[in-house]
Amino acid sequence: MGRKKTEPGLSMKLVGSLAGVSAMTVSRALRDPGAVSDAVLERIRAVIDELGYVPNRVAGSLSSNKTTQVALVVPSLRTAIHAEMIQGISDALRQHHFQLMISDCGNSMALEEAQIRGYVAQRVCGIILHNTRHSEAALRILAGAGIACVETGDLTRQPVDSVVSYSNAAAGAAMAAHFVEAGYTRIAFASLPVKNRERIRALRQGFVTGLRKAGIVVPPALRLEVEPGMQGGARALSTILETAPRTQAVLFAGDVLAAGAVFECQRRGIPIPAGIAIANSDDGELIQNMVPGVTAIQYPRYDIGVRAARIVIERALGRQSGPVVQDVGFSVVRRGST
Amino acid sequence: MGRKKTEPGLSMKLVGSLAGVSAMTVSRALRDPGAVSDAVLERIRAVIDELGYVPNRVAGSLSSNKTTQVALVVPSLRTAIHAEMIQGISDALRQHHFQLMISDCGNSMALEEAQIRGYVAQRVCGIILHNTRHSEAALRILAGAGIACVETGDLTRQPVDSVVSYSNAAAGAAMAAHFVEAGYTRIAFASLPVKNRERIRALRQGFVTGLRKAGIVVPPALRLEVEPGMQGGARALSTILETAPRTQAVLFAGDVLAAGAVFECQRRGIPIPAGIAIANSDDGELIQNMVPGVTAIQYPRYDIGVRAARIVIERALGRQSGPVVQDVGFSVVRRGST
DNA sequence: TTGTATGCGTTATCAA
DNA sequence: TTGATAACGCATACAA
Repeated sequence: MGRKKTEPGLSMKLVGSLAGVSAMTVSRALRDPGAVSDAVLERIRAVIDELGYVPNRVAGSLSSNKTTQVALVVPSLRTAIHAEMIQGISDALRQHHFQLMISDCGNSMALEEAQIRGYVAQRVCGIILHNTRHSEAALRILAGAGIACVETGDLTRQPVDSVVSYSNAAAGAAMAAHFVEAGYTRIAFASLPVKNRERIRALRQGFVTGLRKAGIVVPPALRLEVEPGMQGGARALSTILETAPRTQAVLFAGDVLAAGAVFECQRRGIPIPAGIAIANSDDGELIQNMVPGVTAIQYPRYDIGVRAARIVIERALGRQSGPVVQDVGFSVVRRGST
Repeated sequence: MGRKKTEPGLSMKLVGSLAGVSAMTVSRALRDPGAVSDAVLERIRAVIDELGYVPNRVAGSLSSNKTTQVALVVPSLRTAIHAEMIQGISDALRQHHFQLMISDCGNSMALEEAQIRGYVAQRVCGIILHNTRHSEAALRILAGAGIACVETGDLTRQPVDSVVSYSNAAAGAAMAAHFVEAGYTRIAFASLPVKNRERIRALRQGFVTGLRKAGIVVPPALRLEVEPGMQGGARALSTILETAPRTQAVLFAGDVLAAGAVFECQRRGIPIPAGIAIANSDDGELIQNMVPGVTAIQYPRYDIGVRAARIVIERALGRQSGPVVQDVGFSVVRRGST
């Protein structure tokens, strides 16, 4: 019966015994140094330093029923737009000594569910999800976990809990308004396949609807769906030039596609915007610096990360209880490409 | 004495009592379903499903003294080259149901040390570090933790434990050989400030030394250090054109700088490579697709991530004990820019 | 195949 | 300011 005694490893008990105090006092010394007398504190610190003792937070978490780990699930770890948000989350978490767990799930609800299950098992104190569609099981797990959950990908009307985002549909409409104002009438849209990509669908919907209100129709043949990567953007441009050579302007959903299209124009010697105007759904360093600079929608990605992290932290610290909805907005930045 | 009884929360004990078995049997059912009779297994699963029970891995980790969390510390979360490696790590970890914790530390050893301390407190089963210089305290903590540590940024000669990388110095030398072969003699190098950036220093050293062996000197004034971002690359190019207009070729350390330089050439109407040749230390989607394509050194970033993760996993699973050193190599990919 | 006893290292609570 | 005690929820070791 019982358990074989393995080598005990360092513990507060050991530190305490070497410092002439109880384990409890060591615990206090580490979490609230002010609650311990200076002499004792110094002895404890000396022992810890001598031993190279690092407290076991697994045990601490079990005992206190609290953790400082926050989980993030993004569609992809490779994407620059997520990198901005991740940096924001990471920076905000670090300030409060919280830690970040991260994974990607593409557009798969099943994969997202598996990740969520793993994080809840790990008893993270909060979860940030970029996608806004979730499996029934995932929703049940999240509801049962009783932790903060922040969605960041779209200003969804039925949040799991909290949301920090912007309206993709409104962004599409804003870009439509820009195209109208610029006087374009023969317009195309290019993106990855919209199936299982709610955000892109919303963006396209907002764009197409906005144009229609101005009397401009984007025919289905000019709502292109291409493969990922810069070659996808190049292909979209080629297709447009071949099937509808009089097209004046294209909105791309994603900097990789837009960049691919701009490079294709350079290869073909087509001037931008005189030959064709190009805009992108997402601003970023590349988009800004290309020649010409590409008109794009600017979202405060870093700020979204910071805000999402703060919501989780506040909740974990017990300072805030209810769901929060924050619309961070966006702006259309016009550059030389339109 | 004792602790007030809070609401107990779900546990294996509860699940077991509802299924008519002991907590231990529930534990077995979850970790090794084959060790439990079918009837019992089914009852347990039904109860778990009914309750929405998610096992508490914090408790499990404390009891077994094992975790499935792996930590990664990179200089920056924003960089595309790290994104590739991160994706590789993430994919490899997921296969074995390990989880990834991540943070960035810039080039600060102090910050890295703080991160390491936090991860060891969390009892991660392995740590992957991109930087190869560490504080004394960090080294002590790592030594005491008794877990795998894999460095990925350079093929350092004094690894903490394991290494999966390539030689930055050799890469620089290879690019020097390419420049020599291409017939360039008036050559420049541009990077971020090398202070506290060992990898860049090694690359430059390899490059400059390689050229010198061919009788080509890169004067100090043409070893530029610029600010981060594409504007840094643009500035480097401008400076070179103004101070040494006869320069034939430049090696940039980093795709952002190289891209900035290419864009600057486009703005100025300088043809590449006829006006000036440009190469980059890092291959990537942008570098490949620019017009013209940029000659670059290709490292198997994704593969580095996969290998590093596997080393950690093998060690955590007890299948492998000793340090591993893997030189993944690199290759120079020549494109239109040189 | 299943159960019992015990301990993992910490923290909450109360007593001194 | 410090200590004693009892949990936290699970897995190890052994017994049945």
